Amino acid sequence: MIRRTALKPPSPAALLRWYDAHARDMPWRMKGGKRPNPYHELLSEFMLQQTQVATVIPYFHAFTKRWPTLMALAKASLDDVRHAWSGLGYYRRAKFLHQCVKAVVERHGGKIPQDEEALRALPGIGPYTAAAIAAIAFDKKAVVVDGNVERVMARVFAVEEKLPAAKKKLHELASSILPKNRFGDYAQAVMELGAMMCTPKNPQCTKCPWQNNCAAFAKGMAQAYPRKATKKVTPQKYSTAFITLNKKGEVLLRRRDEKGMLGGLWEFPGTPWETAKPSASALKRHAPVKLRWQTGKKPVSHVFSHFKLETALRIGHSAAAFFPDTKHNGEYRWMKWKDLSTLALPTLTLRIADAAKEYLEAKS
DNA sequence: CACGCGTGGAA
DNA sequence: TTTCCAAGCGT
Repeated sequence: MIRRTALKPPSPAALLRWYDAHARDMPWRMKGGKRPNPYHELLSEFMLQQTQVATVIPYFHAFTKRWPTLMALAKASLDDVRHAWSGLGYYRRAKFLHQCVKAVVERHGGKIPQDEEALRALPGIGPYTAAAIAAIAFDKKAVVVDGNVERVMARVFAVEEKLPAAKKKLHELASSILPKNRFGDYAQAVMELGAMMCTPKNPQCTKCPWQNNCAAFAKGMAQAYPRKATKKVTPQKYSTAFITLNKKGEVLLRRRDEKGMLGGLWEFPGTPWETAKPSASALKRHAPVKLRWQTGKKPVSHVFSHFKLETALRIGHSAAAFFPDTKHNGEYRWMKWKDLSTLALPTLTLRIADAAKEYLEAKS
């Protein structure tokens, strides 16, 4: 019979001591129990959804400089907010953020509500973000569970059930070890522990304040948790983009549909993204205008959240100024190369633009 | 509940 | 080079 020493439950106080000594500086974060500007907290939470702290920081500075208050952001145009979000990814968040701050103005007189239920009712705010804002901005008692917290709980309690099925259990475990005060600091402390110590790979268990309370560490198996369902492979897709230049040296762009991927952002016209390379007839069908296209050198490869895309380039000079054929739905516009960055562009469009400019400069 | 939805850093 | 995956949300 294996004799096993019962582990003491993890101590919130011990974690808070570690946090006070080791927490990173973040521009929206206050230390020593002080509460942040609620607008800063809300803005950072939108940006931090599925996005790492280091990636968010420059965007946070840009937003707060341009829109110092929630009211200022609520008065901005959606195009401007999307433009400022360009490159950050998951672009739906920009639209939800804009809708959210406008809803705060309309429903709550411009003051961010403090209770989870009212927060949860706002666009783009789900269970995590509502709990995080309530706890961090207002020091309300809330169970703040993100991917970090799930990983920490799965290890501390050696949860065998696989993600995502284990989510409910992990939430219950997180709620079972809340502190009696400093709810905001504690929420950040568990997440910070997950981000800095209890990492997915090579966790730093020997430096962890909960080392002696961790069932997974006791088994020498920390990295094996959380258990996960196997996930499927990401498909490869292909497309061709048309770089259309007019005599004024402008290039043709079109706006993507509001729904779906990269909604409302600008791209070069091209073929749909499909698992087979576009056929000759597809190229003819989807070219924005009929002219002699030159083939670019190397295709641009890009990885999205759920597939890979390889985009070939066709470059053509349009003899006459023309208005794009109306059979192509959507909004079109001509832009100077140097003005491209004034549009809300996804990274794919920027990379295609770079490849096209390289090609054109090599030819001239 | 499973899926669609970006990007870049780390290993 | 490839793989993993991050302070999730809406449908």
